[in-house]
Amino acid sequence: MHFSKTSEYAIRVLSYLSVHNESLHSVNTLHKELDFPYKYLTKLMTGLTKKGLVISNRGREGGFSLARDSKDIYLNDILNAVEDSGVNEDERCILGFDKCDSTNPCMLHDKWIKPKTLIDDMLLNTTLAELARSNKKI
Amino acid sequence: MHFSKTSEYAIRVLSYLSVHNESLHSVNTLHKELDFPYKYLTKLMTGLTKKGLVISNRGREGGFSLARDSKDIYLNDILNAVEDSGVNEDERCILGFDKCDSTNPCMLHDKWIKPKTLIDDMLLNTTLAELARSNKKI
DNA sequence: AAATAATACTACGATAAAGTACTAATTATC
DNA sequence: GATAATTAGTACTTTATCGTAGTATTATTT
Repeated sequence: MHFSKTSEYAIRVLSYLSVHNESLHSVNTLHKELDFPYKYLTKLMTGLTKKGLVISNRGREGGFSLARDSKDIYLNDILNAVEDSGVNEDERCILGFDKCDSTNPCMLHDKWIKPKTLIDDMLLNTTLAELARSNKKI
Repeated sequence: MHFSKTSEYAIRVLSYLSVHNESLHSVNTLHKELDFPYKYLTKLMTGLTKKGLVISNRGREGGFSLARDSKDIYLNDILNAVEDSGVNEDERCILGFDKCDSTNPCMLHDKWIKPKTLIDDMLLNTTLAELARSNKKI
């Protein structure tokens, strides 16, 4: 049970931005600091820009910064931005049981699918600010 | 946040075996009942056999059955068998923070990495028996 | 012994995720 | 205005996951 590589990159790069929010950071800087593949990071950052999580400043001396306060960015926002693996909107059964719904839930239904429980609770309630604060050494 | 297709197949086929444990079940039967790709299911079943979760009986009238009581098969066993995404033994940080360990945990460390909490708790403590019991309509 | 029904093995194909290469567009600095 | 440093866009390559095909092996039934 783990995040995809892309999700991990996104979470960590945004964490970095949140604890270094005094200035802009270019892909080059982020690449050197975080050691993610340069080109892949470029793609990721433009993606995060389109999704509205970061703001890009083009041209020389340009770079990226968080689009809003890290207290207002939730883990779930990040996962939704980079892939469709955030909190499940359609409540499809995580085990794939066709017959699993709220009236006839499988065992994991309540724990995994419905918001405000376990993972979803964490995804929905954990902010980037908390995440970043918890590991200063990035 | 979801299981891989293969994990889902494994969980569901083992659930099926646990609630129909009076006899052997061939890949053909399992394929018809569960509608998973026949050849892929074959490969999966021989894999589960090698990992010791099921017992295979070759030859005509052969098939598969659970290797042990479903009360002794945990979700984590299944995930470990089909991919390396069960509870993380080496405690690698789920966010990828190099510096995250028990003395300097990232925010998710306790919730995700250390056993007996949230997901890991569920994976380690949810048995196939409970899983299967919760959805009889498979 | 032959036929049949099953698992086991090996190799290949299709698709998605991860990563690379190249070029265009933008903007601050000189 | 030229240059340099940056983001943006497009296409390609690589790797892993998912799925298929064909054949060999095993064991039961007749």
